[in-house]
Amino acid sequence: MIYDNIYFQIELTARKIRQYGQNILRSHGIDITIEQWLVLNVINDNEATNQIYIGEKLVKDKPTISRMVNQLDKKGFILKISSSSDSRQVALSISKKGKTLIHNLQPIIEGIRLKGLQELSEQENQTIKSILNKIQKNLDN
Amino acid sequence: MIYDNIYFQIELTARKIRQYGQNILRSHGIDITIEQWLVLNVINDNEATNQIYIGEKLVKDKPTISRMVNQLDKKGFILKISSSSDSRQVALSISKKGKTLIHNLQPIIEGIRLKGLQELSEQENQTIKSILNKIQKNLDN
DNA sequence: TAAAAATAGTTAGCTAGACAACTAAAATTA
DNA sequence: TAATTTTAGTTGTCTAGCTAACTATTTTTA
Repeated sequence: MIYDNIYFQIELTARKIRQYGQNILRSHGIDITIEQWLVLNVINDNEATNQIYIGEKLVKDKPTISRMVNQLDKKGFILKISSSSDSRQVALSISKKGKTLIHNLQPIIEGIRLKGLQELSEQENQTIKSILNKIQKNLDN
Repeated sequence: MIYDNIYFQIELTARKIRQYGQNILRSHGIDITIEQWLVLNVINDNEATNQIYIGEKLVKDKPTISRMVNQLDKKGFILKISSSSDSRQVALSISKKGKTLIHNLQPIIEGIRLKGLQELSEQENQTIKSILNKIQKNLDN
């Protein structure tokens, strides 16, 4: 049966995480998607980074990053500045509005994380990471 | 860091599974998506089922199922017959072409499954299922 | 240095997931 | 039985993921 399949359960869990997180953000009236938050987070950790770097970190392709970056820009959370050394590149940084958002999001994101991972022992925590990693490596080659 | 986060790893693993599977199907010249295959599979296991049932099994909403069913119909893999007892419902079944596809897909799908799960012990198999289940339950209420 | 190849990012077109709003039929209930 | 509510499915709109094809720079190499 499909629903007993590990693949199915992984995909379903991923979807439920996104749904739960998105609902929490919406309930706080925060105008950002979970995926956009991930992008914002990478920029916050690496000021003046570019889209290629974000794609590498999040393992997403160029068009996906391009569109999410544009959304964040349109919403005023980031600044796009054309790189002076390489005009193909755009240096991304967090705007003041973005800084405020990130600050306000901190406890909310942590709450989302804790909600799903409650009652997970450190042992289980390590185990699932290592198993997921094994599956990813199996599929890589 | 994001990429050390369990949520991120679950989502990433789900994406890699889909990508790997889709590539294999494409390399066999099979015109179906992984998601469409899941729908086909549910119909195959439950002849004359309806879209609501499929949605329950796959935990997807009505519009998503509706569109995937239409794709499968357009491709000729299933038959949609309006239910005589309840004209709101559409009874779905596998066409001859669909039966052939399912037959041909069997070993390919199994190969995809084994590829990712190779080197996973029965113990790990059980463990990851139970942890994923725990996370899902945590998010449910 | 001129031509070719690589790189950063965008645009277009498709499927899927999510939500809201809708149609039409069936079941409830007043 | 007439009015209300529920149910099955569809349509529209948005975001995201993926592929392919594109522009415009920058780097390589012949």
